[in-house]
Amino acid sequence: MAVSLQDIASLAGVSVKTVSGALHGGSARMADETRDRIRKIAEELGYVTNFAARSMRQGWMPLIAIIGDELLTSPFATEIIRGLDNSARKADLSVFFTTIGGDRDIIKVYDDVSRFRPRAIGYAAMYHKEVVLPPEVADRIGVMINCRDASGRVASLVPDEEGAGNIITNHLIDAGRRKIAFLNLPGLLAGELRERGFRAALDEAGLEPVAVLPAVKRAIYAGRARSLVAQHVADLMAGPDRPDAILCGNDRVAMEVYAALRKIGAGIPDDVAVAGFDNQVDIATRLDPPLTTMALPHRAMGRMAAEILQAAEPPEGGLKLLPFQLVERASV
Amino acid sequence: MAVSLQDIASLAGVSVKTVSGALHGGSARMADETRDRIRKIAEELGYVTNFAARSMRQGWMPLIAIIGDELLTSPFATEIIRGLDNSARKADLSVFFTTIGGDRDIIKVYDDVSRFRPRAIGYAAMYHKEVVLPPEVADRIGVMINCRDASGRVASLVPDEEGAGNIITNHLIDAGRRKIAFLNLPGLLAGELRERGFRAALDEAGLEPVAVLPAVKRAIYAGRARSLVAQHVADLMAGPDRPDAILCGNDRVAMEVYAALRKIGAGIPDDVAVAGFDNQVDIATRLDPPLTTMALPHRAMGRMAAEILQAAEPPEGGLKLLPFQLVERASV
DNA sequence: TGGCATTGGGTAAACGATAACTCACGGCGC
DNA sequence: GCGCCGTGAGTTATCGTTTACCCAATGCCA
Repeated sequence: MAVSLQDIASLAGVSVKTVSGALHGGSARMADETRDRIRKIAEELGYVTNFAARSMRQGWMPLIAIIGDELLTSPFATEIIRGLDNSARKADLSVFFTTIGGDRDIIKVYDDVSRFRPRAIGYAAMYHKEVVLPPEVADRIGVMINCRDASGRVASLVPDEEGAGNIITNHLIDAGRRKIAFLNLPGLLAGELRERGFRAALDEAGLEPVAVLPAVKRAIYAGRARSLVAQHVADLMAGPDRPDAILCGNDRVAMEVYAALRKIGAGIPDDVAVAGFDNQVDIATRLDPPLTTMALPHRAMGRMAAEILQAAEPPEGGLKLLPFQLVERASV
Repeated sequence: MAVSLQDIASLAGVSVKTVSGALHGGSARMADETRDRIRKIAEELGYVTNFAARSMRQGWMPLIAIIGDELLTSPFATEIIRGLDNSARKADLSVFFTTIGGDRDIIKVYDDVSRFRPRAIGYAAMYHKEVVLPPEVADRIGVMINCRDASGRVASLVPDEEGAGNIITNHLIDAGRRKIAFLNLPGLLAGELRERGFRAALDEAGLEPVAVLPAVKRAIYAGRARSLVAQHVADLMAGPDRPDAILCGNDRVAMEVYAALRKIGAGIPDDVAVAGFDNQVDIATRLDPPLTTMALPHRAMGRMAAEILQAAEPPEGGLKLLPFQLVERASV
């Protein structure tokens, strides 16, 4: 069916090994004339390397497999992929994605992808969380992306949420804001850590948070949070401790806050500065005024993950925190 | 390194072929006792099939490759993947994605994925467009997803934009609207076809479009369309032919229309009904009131693509139109 | 009891690429 | 003149799995 080295060898009147050397041998010693002639014939025949055959000797396919805990739905996931892909391609590796879901648990998916004999396997989460891997799988996972291994044995790349909370809070303080409220995302690891950074920054500046209010995650994502956030914001703005800045657990919350502020006629950023997390560009750039927010280091996570997976020996486990980037827009 | 059939055969005291039969042979004749014993040993040793080795005999890997024209950024792409994946898995096939981009053109990417010897290769576009494939590649592409092959030789699955324009327009007419404007997306194939369906439906009902206005695509996506759409809408609403319904080229445009209508104090749907295309849930469900729109048949396209790619012989070329689904919400 | 399915399983040859050997041929130093 | 080494290429074994073919044993029937 497909063209093989043997076909080329026959046509060129040389042995298979000579063809192999000419096409893939790099700088193996060989007469230039021979090499060129063979390459030309291969080109004409439309030869395509058979990775499966090669992998029989090498032991693995030139693949990095990523097991995702969900389908790659978010724009964030896209950035992780981009980082992975760019970096892996430099080492002539392809990236292969699979997803847990339905009746396929991590063990089943792990076995499934193993049949392709990837060079390394990583695990990626859709949002920052802690993950408990079954021990027999954990040993073979080279890196965890956007999640932290509960056992601490697997190298884990996660966004530095706390640092981000710190940076954005300091940014608000630098902008002259003193009465800062935080509208958090309870139940989410990211929110918890962001809040910790927020409190630390205020503390260091000798300030007190005006308020730290919970939102309801499920409601936010179902689009039914409008009244809830509106109520919170209205209470805050009418209360005795009227904030001059509202830090939001993420950009989605910020979007609702914008709506709530508009309803009560408060100006952004003149009356109240607003800032968020995630740099969800669809939201952040389209809000009026555009939102100042902290950009997640997703591409960097992907890039670093690929580097780790390409390494001969996986590094020691432990958490690697990747810094967010402050994206200044007009809302502060 | 990894456990092989040979390892199991040695332990079980049988030949390799017997092990192969016991593990993969299906209903091949064999003593139940032997089969069970072998399976148990395989389980204990943690045997994992080596697809590369198997593919040496079969000629292909149990893979369906999809070449995308861009990275799978949109929520729509997710649905295509989901459909593909669900369907392919039923045939024990995995789905492998690659993307054109940077210095990698379609020919290069095609060669790259070919090295894995996938069973079939499909081509997917991020948005509905016409695509010209180099002839040497076109012959080996089994199906085009969300795009139409310019030559007409490759089977192409695309959304039935014209039908969708027809359905939603009829829906507006059925709701009693008679003065319907269309805010189109010029330069996009989808917009052109949607408009055609819109005009046909009006024509059939003996109505005239109140207006068909262009928006500027680049501006829409860059978030700078606000003033443009606002101007259009304001002109329309103040003009002599005040519409009682505005059909928008897509949900993003509808979002801008909402903002424009709010600014001039027009009520939705009481003063003006608004409808869109795409069912971009992030937008459609979060607007106030939620938007009536036509849902793209992305999952169906994925499912059908997988079915075509699994078929022994690719079907004849030609366009297959997949129907949108009307999603009624409160904006009509 | 001889012939013949049927059952259960072994043998060995592929598949395509690679790599450890081997080999032939000149050139060169002693 | 002899042996040695470097160059360029061929031989062959090997990776893990499947499959076409073969063989031995058993049971069945005439």
